[in-house]
Parts: sequence; structure tokens; C-alpha cells
Amino acid sequence: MPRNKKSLHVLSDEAMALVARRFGVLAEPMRLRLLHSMCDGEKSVGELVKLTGGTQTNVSRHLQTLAHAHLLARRKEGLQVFYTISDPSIFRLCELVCGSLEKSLGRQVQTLAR
Amino acid sequence: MPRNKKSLHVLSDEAMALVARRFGVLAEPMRLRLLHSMCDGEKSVGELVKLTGGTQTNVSRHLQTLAHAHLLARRKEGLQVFYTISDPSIFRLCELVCGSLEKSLGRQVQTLAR
DNA sequence: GTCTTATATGCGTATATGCTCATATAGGCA
DNA sequence: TGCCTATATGAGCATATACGCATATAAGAC
Repeated sequence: MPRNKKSLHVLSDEAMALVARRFGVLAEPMRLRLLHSMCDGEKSVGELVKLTGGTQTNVSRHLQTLAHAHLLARRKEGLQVFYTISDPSIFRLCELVCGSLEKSLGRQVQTLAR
Repeated sequence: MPRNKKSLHVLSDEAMALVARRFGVLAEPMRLRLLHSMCDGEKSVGELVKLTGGTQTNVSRHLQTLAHAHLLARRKEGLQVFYTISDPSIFRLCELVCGSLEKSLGRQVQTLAR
């Protein structure tokens, strides 16, 4: 029976979809800016709005997306909601991408990794 | 003059856009399958069509996308075109994502990393 | 209870992206 | 030349996603 091959293939497809979705979450400049703004610790939504210059609606939406992907943790305190990066593997991802981009761009953008 | 701050901010925005675009290239299951199919060396478009089960048109389009992002190298030989992974940092990216997903999914998908 | 502040959400719109069909290009062979 | 094969591309459609406006929810102060 070629069932092993088949089911492996199917599983692999599901895996691909999951990985793709994860990359998709990181494929938005605003979400990257939000993550970047949280590098030094948790921030409230209001702080993130000021730091990123986005609208409250948009920042809130993107924070939801990041939280649902388990990249952020949510903590409510009174009127405010604080978000923290809960998956540190993001940093490595961004470092890798920045390094790769620096190489392929021939150092056109030297400040990429900052 | 707050120009330093300003221009740093602008540069950072461009950087974010570049990084986001890179992640976006990796945010499609078919493109991930194509990359996966090329792990063991270069492949022709025809081979990739068979390996991934996609249509010729679609496979060709995704290969273009990957090549334009400098993730693939293109080599023409007679009627055939061969593509190779030209940026090995992709492997680390996928490993990191797979590892992170395995953790957050509580090992629901054990074969993710295969 | 009212009022204010902080955050989230429903809805409509604009843009982007993936997919397919048909066709174009490019190279090899007779 | 004409024909066949391998790959790329233009056009159209369907879906997804980001954004803003207005409004809802939640919590504190009064």
C-alpha cells in the first residue's frame, strides 16, 4: 500500500500551510514595526499607537493577528491592555532575513540590522 | 535638527517593508513546496510540476516570484530551465518556524520538521 | 446612574494576490 | 521551412487582506 507516502504527503501539505501562515503573519510592515517596538518589553496599545504612528484601529487589529498566531501574549490591567512578545524565535527570524537581505542588496541598506 | 531621528525612522520603514516582502515570498504553501522539492539540488520546471502536483502555469509563476526575490537561481539548458536554491538562509528560517510551531502546537504535528 | 478613557469590532472599500485558460516565446528536430 | 516540447506570460476572475469610519465594549472616576 502506498498509504504511507500518501499520508506523509498530506501531512506535509498541512505543515506547509502552517509554516506559510506563520510567514504570512510576519509579512506586514506594520506588524514588524509593532514587534520591533516590543523588543524592549511589553507595551500598551496606546504606547504602540504612538510609537508606530498607526491608527488605533489598525494597531489593535494587527495586535490581534499577532496574538492569535501566538507571537504575542495579552495582559489586561484596568483600562489598558499590554502585549509582550511571547515567541523569541521571531528575533532570530528577523536577524536571518536582515542578514540575507544585506548580502543580496550589496549593503545598499546598511542600517537594516539595527 | 531632529533629522537624524527622522531619517532613521524612514530608513527603518523601508527596511521593514523589505523584510515584510521577504516573509511574504515565503508565505505561500506552493512556494514552500517548491523550495522543499529543491532541497536536494536543482530541478527543472517539469520535474517541479510533477513533484508538487501543481499546474505548469502556476509553478512557473511561483518560480518567477522566488527567483525575483533572489531565493532561486535560474539556469537555462536547451529547452529546459533549471532552478536552484541560491540563498541557504531559507533552510534556517524554515527550521526555526517549524520548531516554534511544534512548540506552540504541543506536538500535534510531529512530522512538521521532516 | 453619567461621563471619560482605552481597546476592540462590524462594515464597506480599495488593493493585492493566487489561480486558470489560452496564447506566446524559445529551442530542438526533420 | 514546419512541427514538437518546455517554459513563460497576458487577461480575467475569485478571494484575501489592509485600512478607515463609526460604533461597541469594558473599566475607572464622579
